[in-house]
Amino acid sequence: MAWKFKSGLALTVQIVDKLRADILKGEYVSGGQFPTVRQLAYDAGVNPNTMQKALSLLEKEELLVTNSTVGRTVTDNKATLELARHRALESFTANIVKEAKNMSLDMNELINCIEKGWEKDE
Amino acid sequence: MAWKFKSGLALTVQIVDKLRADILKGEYVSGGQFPTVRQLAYDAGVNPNTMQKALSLLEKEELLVTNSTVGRTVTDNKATLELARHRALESFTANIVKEAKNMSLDMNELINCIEKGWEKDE
DNA sequence: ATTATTGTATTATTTAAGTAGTACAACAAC
DNA sequence: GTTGTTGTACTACTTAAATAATACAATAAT
Repeated sequence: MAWKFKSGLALTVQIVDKLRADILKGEYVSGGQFPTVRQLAYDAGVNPNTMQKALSLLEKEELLVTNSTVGRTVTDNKATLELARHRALESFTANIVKEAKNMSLDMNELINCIEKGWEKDE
Repeated sequence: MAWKFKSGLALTVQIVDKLRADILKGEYVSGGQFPTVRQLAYDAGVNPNTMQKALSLLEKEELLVTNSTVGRTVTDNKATLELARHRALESFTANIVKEAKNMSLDMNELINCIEKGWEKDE
Protein backbone atom coordinates (compact mmCIF):
# COMPACT_ATOMS: atom_id res chain seq x y z
CA MET A 1 0.00 0.00 0.00
CA ALA A 2 1.26 3.46 -0.90
CA TRP A 3 2.51 5.62 1.92
CA LYS A 4 0.27 8.30 3.33
CA PHE A 5 1.22 11.91 2.79
CA LYS A 6 -0.21 15.13 4.09
CA SER A 7 -0.96 17.95 1.72
CA GLY A 8 0.69 21.28 2.43
CA LEU A 9 4.04 19.77 3.41
CA ALA A 10 6.51 19.08 0.62
CA LEU A 11 6.57 15.44 -0.43
CA THR A 12 10.33 15.12 -0.27
CA VAL A 13 10.39 16.46 3.26
CA GLN A 14 7.82 13.90 4.38
CA ILE A 15 9.73 11.06 2.75
CA VAL A 16 13.02 12.10 4.33
CA ASP A 17 11.35 12.40 7.73
CA LYS A 18 9.76 8.99 7.51
CA LEU A 19 12.87 7.21 6.28
CA ARG A 20 15.07 8.93 8.85
CA ALA A 21 12.70 7.90 11.60
CA ASP A 22 12.62 4.33 10.29
CA ILE A 23 16.41 4.17 10.14
CA LEU A 24 16.78 5.57 13.64
CA LYS A 25 14.18 3.13 14.89
CA GLY A 26 16.39 0.34 13.58
CA GLU A 27 13.97 -0.87 10.93
CA TYR A 28 16.93 -1.19 8.62
CA VAL A 29 20.03 -2.97 9.87
CA SER A 30 23.08 -0.79 10.38
CA GLY A 31 25.53 -1.62 7.62
CA GLY A 32 22.86 -3.61 5.85
CA GLN A 33 21.37 -3.21 2.41
CA PHE A 34 18.80 -0.48 1.81
CA PRO A 35 15.97 -0.84 -0.71
CA THR A 36 16.57 0.52 -4.19
CA VAL A 37 15.36 3.87 -5.39
CA ARG A 38 12.90 2.27 -7.75
CA GLN A 39 11.56 -0.13 -5.14
CA LEU A 40 11.03 2.60 -2.57
CA ALA A 41 9.45 4.86 -5.16
CA TYR A 42 7.05 2.07 -6.03
CA ASP A 43 6.26 1.37 -2.37
CA ALA A 44 5.65 5.01 -1.60
CA GLY A 45 3.70 5.62 -4.79
CA VAL A 46 5.87 8.53 -5.88
CA ASN A 47 8.13 9.31 -8.80
CA PRO A 48 11.59 7.74 -8.69
CA ASN A 49 13.11 11.21 -9.14
CA THR A 50 11.42 12.35 -5.95
CA MET A 51 12.62 9.32 -4.04
CA GLN A 52 16.15 9.75 -5.28
CA LYS A 53 16.15 13.34 -4.10
CA ALA A 54 15.05 12.18 -0.67
CA LEU A 55 17.73 9.50 -0.50
CA SER A 56 20.46 11.89 -1.56
CA LEU A 57 19.45 14.14 1.34
CA LEU A 58 19.78 11.23 3.76
CA GLU A 59 23.22 10.67 2.30
CA LYS A 60 24.19 14.22 3.15
CA GLU A 61 23.19 13.38 6.71
CA GLU A 62 25.49 10.38 6.41
CA LEU A 63 22.74 7.99 7.39
CA LEU A 64 22.93 6.29 4.03
CA VAL A 65 25.94 5.35 1.93
CA THR A 66 25.83 4.62 -1.77
CA ASN A 67 28.00 1.88 -3.17
CA SER A 68 27.34 2.45 -6.80
CA THR A 69 26.32 0.23 -8.47
CA VAL A 70 25.51 -2.24 -5.76
CA GLY A 71 22.87 -0.12 -4.11
CA ARG A 72 22.79 1.69 -0.81
CA THR A 73 23.53 0.63 2.72
CA VAL A 74 22.65 2.12 6.06
CA THR A 75 25.74 3.60 7.68
CA ASP A 76 27.70 1.14 9.79
CA ASN A 77 28.96 4.01 11.95
CA LYS A 78 27.18 3.59 15.26
CA ALA A 79 28.35 7.00 16.45
CA THR A 80 26.69 8.68 13.47
CA LEU A 81 23.46 6.87 14.19
CA GLU A 82 23.64 7.76 17.84
CA LEU A 83 24.28 11.40 17.10
CA ALA A 84 21.38 11.54 14.65
CA ARG A 85 19.10 9.92 17.19
CA HIS A 86 20.16 12.48 19.75
CA ARG A 87 19.63 15.37 17.36
CA ALA A 88 16.18 14.12 16.41
CA LEU A 89 15.11 13.88 20.03
CA GLU A 90 16.59 17.27 20.80
CA SER A 91 14.78 19.07 18.00
CA PHE A 92 11.56 17.19 18.72
CA THR A 93 11.40 18.33 22.33
CA ALA A 94 12.68 21.82 21.55
CA ASN A 95 9.82 22.28 19.12
CA ILE A 96 7.32 21.06 21.63
CA VAL A 97 8.57 23.48 24.26
CA LYS A 98 8.60 26.35 21.79
CA GLU A 99 5.06 25.71 20.62
CA ALA A 100 3.77 25.11 24.10
CA LYS A 101 5.14 28.41 25.31
CA ASN A 102 3.71 30.05 22.23
CA MET A 103 0.31 28.72 23.31
CA SER A 104 0.93 30.19 26.76
CA LEU A 105 0.92 26.68 28.12
CA ASP A 106 2.23 25.93 31.55
CA MET A 107 4.73 23.06 31.75
CA ASN A 108 2.60 21.07 34.14
CA GLU A 109 -0.47 21.59 32.00
CA LEU A 110 1.47 20.29 29.04
CA ILE A 111 2.69 17.22 30.86
CA ASN A 112 -0.79 16.58 32.15
CA CYS A 113 -2.24 16.74 28.65
CA ILE A 114 0.41 14.39 27.35
CA GLU A 115 -0.31 11.87 30.08
CA LYS A 116 -4.00 11.96 29.23
CA GLY A 117 -3.29 11.77 25.51
CA TRP A 118 -0.97 8.84 26.03
CA GLU A 119 -3.65 6.66 27.60
CA LYS A 120 -6.32 7.70 25.17
CA ASP A 121 -4.07 6.55 22.34
CA GLU A 122 -3.75 3.02 23.68
CA MET B 1 9.57 43.32 10.12
CA ALA B 2 8.19 40.67 7.80
CA TRP B 3 7.03 37.46 9.40
CA LYS B 4 9.29 34.46 9.27
CA PHE B 5 8.22 31.46 7.23
CA LYS B 6 9.64 28.00 6.81
CA SER B 7 10.18 26.59 3.38
CA GLY B 8 8.48 23.31 2.60
CA LEU B 9 5.26 24.21 4.36
CA ALA B 10 2.63 26.07 2.35
CA LEU B 11 2.60 29.79 3.09
CA THR B 12 -1.13 29.96 3.62
CA VAL B 13 -1.00 27.17 6.16
CA GLN B 14 1.68 28.95 8.14
CA ILE B 15 -0.24 32.21 8.12
CA VAL B 16 -3.44 30.55 9.27
CA ASP B 17 -1.58 28.73 12.04
CA LYS B 18 0.09 31.88 13.29
CA LEU B 19 -3.05 34.01 13.22
CA ARG B 20 -5.13 31.29 14.86
CA ALA B 21 -2.56 30.97 17.62
CA ASP B 22 -2.49 34.74 18.08
CA ILE B 23 -6.24 34.93 18.26
CA LEU B 24 -6.46 32.09 20.78
CA LYS B 25 -3.72 33.71 22.82
CA GLY B 26 -5.93 36.77 23.07
CA GLU B 27 -3.64 39.07 21.10
CA TYR B 28 -6.74 40.38 19.39
CA VAL B 29 -9.71 41.37 21.52
CA SER B 30 -12.78 39.18 21.20
CA GLY B 31 -15.36 41.16 19.29
CA GLY B 32 -12.76 43.76 18.43
CA GLN B 33 -11.48 44.99 15.11
CA PHE B 34 -9.05 42.84 13.16
CA PRO B 35 -6.37 44.35 10.89
CA THR B 36 -7.25 44.71 7.23
CA VAL B 37 -6.19 42.27 4.54
CA ARG B 38 -3.83 44.80 3.03
CA GLN B 39 -2.27 45.75 6.33
CA LEU B 40 -1.65 42.16 7.35
CA ALA B 41 -0.29 41.32 3.91
CA TYR B 42 2.11 44.22 4.23
CA ASP B 43 3.15 43.18 7.74
CA ALA B 44 3.70 39.59 6.73
CA GLY B 45 5.43 40.50 3.52
CA VAL B 46 3.11 38.41 1.36
CA ASN B 47 0.67 39.02 -1.42
CA PRO B 48 -2.75 40.35 -0.40
CA ASN B 49 -4.38 37.47 -2.26
CA THR B 50 -2.53 35.00 -0.09
CA MET B 51 -3.52 36.82 3.08
CA GLN B 52 -7.12 36.97 2.04
CA LYS B 53 -7.16 33.26 1.43
CA ALA B 54 -5.80 32.73 4.93
CA LEU B 55 -8.38 35.02 6.50
CA SER B 56 -11.24 33.38 4.65
CA LEU B 57 -10.11 30.06 6.12
CA LEU B 58 -10.20 31.53 9.61
CA GLU B 59 -13.71 32.66 8.82
CA LYS B 60 -14.71 29.12 8.02
CA GLU B 61 -13.46 28.25 11.49
CA GLU B 62 -15.72 31.03 12.74
CA LEU B 63 -12.84 32.73 14.52
CA LEU B 64 -13.21 35.78 12.32
CA VAL B 65 -16.32 37.54 11.09
CA THR B 66 -16.43 39.89 8.14
CA ASN B 67 -18.61 42.95 8.28
CA SER B 68 -18.20 44.09 4.74
CA THR B 69 -17.19 46.84 4.22
CA VAL B 70 -16.18 47.82 7.68
CA GLY B 71 -13.49 45.18 8.00
CA ARG B 72 -13.27 42.08 10.09
CA THR B 73 -13.73 41.41 13.77
CA VAL B 74 -12.70 38.56 16.00
CA THR B 75 -15.71 36.48 16.97
CA ASP B 76 -17.47 37.67 20.10
CA ASN B 77 -18.66 34.14 20.79
CA LYS B 78 -16.67 33.01 23.81
CA ALA B 79 -17.84 29.43 23.37
CA THR B 80 -16.42 29.30 19.85
CA LEU B 81 -13.11 30.61 21.11
CA GLU B 82 -13.06 28.14 23.94
CA LEU B 83 -13.86 25.24 21.65
CA ALA B 84 -11.11 26.26 19.23
CA ARG B 85 -8.64 26.56 22.09
CA HIS B 86 -9.62 23.08 23.24
CA ARG B 87 -9.28 21.62 19.76
CA ALA B 88 -5.87 23.20 19.27
CA LEU B 89 -4.57 21.78 22.53
CA GLU B 90 -6.08 18.39 21.75
CA SER B 91 -4.45 18.09 18.34
CA PHE B 92 -1.17 19.47 19.65
CA THR B 93 -0.82 16.80 22.31
CA ALA B 94 -2.21 14.04 20.10
CA ASN B 95 0.50 14.79 17.56
CA ILE B 96 3.16 14.74 20.22
CA VAL B 97 2.03 11.36 21.49
CA LYS B 98 1.81 9.96 17.99
CA GLU B 99 5.28 11.12 17.06
CA ALA B 100 6.79 10.06 20.34
CA LYS B 101 5.46 6.55 19.97
CA ASN B 102 6.69 6.53 16.42
CA MET B 103 10.15 7.26 17.79
CA SER B 104 9.72 4.36 20.21
CA LEU B 105 9.85 6.87 23.02
CA ASP B 106 8.74 5.93 26.50
CA MET B 107 6.29 8.35 28.11
CA ASN B 108 8.57 9.03 31.03
CA GLU B 109 11.51 9.60 28.73
CA LEU B 110 9.45 12.11 26.81
CA ILE B 111 8.37 13.97 29.91
CA ASN B 112 11.92 13.99 31.15
CA CYS B 113 13.16 15.49 27.89
CA ILE B 114 10.47 18.14 27.97
CA GLU B 115 11.38 19.13 31.52
CA LYS B 116 15.01 19.49 30.51
CA GLY B 117 14.10 21.36 27.34
CA TRP B 118 11.86 23.68 29.29
CA GLU B 119 14.64 24.93 31.53
CA LYS B 120 17.16 25.17 28.73
CA ASP B 121 14.77 27.46 26.89
CA GLU B 122 14.58 29.99 29.71
C1' DA C 1 -21.31 64.75 -3.28
C1' DT C 2 -16.68 63.37 -3.06
C1' DT C 3 -13.04 60.64 -1.40
C1' DA C 4 -10.78 56.94 0.69
C1' DT C 5 -11.03 52.42 2.65
C1' DT C 6 -13.21 48.01 3.11
C1' DG C 7 -13.68 43.09 1.38
C1' DT C 8 -13.89 40.65 -2.78
C1' DA C 9 -13.12 39.06 -7.57
C1' DT C 10 -10.64 38.27 -11.85
C1' DT C 11 -6.95 37.26 -15.11
C1' DA C 12 -2.26 36.55 -16.24
C1' DT C 13 2.25 35.39 -14.85
C1' DT C 14 5.83 33.29 -12.13
C1' DT C 15 7.83 29.91 -9.26
C1' DA C 16 8.65 25.53 -7.11
C1' DA C 17 7.61 20.75 -6.73
C1' DG C 18 6.64 16.73 -8.61
C1' DT C 19 5.98 13.67 -12.69
C1' DA C 20 6.99 11.28 -17.03
C1' DG C 21 9.99 9.25 -19.95
C1' DT C 22 14.27 8.09 -21.31
C1' DA C 23 19.18 7.29 -21.26
C1' DC C 24 23.69 5.59 -19.68
C1' DA C 25 27.93 3.87 -17.25
C1' DA C 26 29.16 0.44 -13.72
C1' DC C 27 28.99 -4.01 -12.27
C1' DA C 28 27.03 -8.56 -10.51
C1' DA C 29 25.24 -12.86 -11.96
C1' DC C 30 24.79 -16.15 -15.14
C1' DG D 1 29.93 -11.97 -23.26
C1' DT D 2 25.20 -11.23 -22.40
C1' DT D 3 21.69 -9.73 -19.38
C1' DG D 4 19.64 -7.35 -15.72
C1' DT D 5 20.02 -4.26 -11.92
C1' DT D 6 22.22 -0.43 -9.72
C1' DG D 7 22.64 4.77 -9.08
C1' DT D 8 22.53 8.82 -11.70
C1' DA D 9 21.42 12.38 -15.19
C1' DC D 10 18.68 14.95 -18.31
C1' DT D 11 14.77 17.26 -20.70
C1' DA D 12 10.05 18.19 -21.08
C1' DC D 13 5.62 18.47 -19.01
C1' DT D 14 2.16 19.18 -15.37
C1' DT D 15 0.41 20.91 -11.25
C1' DA D 16 -0.28 23.80 -7.29
C1' DA D 17 0.89 27.86 -4.87
C1' DA D 18 1.93 32.41 -4.74
C1' DT D 19 2.40 36.87 -7.03
C1' DA D 20 1.17 40.88 -9.85
C1' DA D 21 -1.93 44.07 -11.34
C1' DT D 22 -6.29 45.60 -11.56
C1' DA D 23 -11.11 46.33 -10.84
C1' DC D 24 -15.47 47.11 -8.34
C1' DA D 25 -19.49 47.56 -5.08
C1' DA D 26 -20.36 49.07 -0.36
C1' DT D 27 -19.84 52.44 2.95
C1' DA D 28 -17.60 55.47 6.41
C1' DA D 29 -15.68 59.96 6.76
C1' DT D 30 -15.29 64.41 5.16
